[in-house]
Amino acid sequence: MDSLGETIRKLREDKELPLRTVAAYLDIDQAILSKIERGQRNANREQVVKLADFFKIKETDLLVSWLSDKLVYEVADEDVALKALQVAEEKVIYNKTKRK
Amino acid sequence: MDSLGETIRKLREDKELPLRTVAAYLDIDQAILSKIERGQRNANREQVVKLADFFKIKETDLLVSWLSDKLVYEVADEDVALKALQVAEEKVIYNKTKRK
DNA sequence: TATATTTTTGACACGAATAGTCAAAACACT
DNA sequence: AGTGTTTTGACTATTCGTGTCAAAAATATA
Repeated sequence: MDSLGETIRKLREDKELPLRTVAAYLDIDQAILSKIERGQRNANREQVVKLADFFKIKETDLLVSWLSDKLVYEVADEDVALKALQVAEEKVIYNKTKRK
Repeated sequence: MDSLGETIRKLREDKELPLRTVAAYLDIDQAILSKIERGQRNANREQVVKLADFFKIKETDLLVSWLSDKLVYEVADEDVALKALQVAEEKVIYNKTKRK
């Protein structure tokens, strides 16, 4: 249930690595990584993939964490948030069968 | 299960109104409304509210349609789309109880 | 306490995406 | 052919995502 930021911060602290090291691997400034870990900035897809690679964890797990964060952000402060998510699910399922 | 665009196009055609009329109410160019109806452009929240008002339908219904469209768009071509939506639901529910 | 290291913050730059206007082309109907 | 409607695409303005940089704050260490 953790956000992407919380997840990667834990991973990094477990290994006692400074932001600098991971940021270098992602080829971004450590300031950005700091913000990503605290949920102030969004990572992009490429960075998520690199993070999974760096920490040797399943890429899809991290992608789910990242995507769901974005979705939550998108529906935030909408009363109809839950309903919209449920309808979106139906639409995705529908599209999957329908796709030519 | 209709998209927002399909919904409002049907409503407009039922009343046999030209794009011009509805676009004027929304205070946008009819070209944009044409694109919104065909899913080439996204409406913004304010426009959705106005559309519900114009067609005298429940605002929340149209908001759900609009938001879920945006969500579907956001997860499109991700293998983990469904999983992410489900996790997002859990997070929204979790946040709701947790919110101070 | 002093110093070194790490993290956080905020101002700034820049390119890409978004949101709109406008006019011409395409379409539909008599 | 003529009228009204819709679609298309070129163009512009504004917003937003993505990043740098340097200073401030926090943390660790001597």
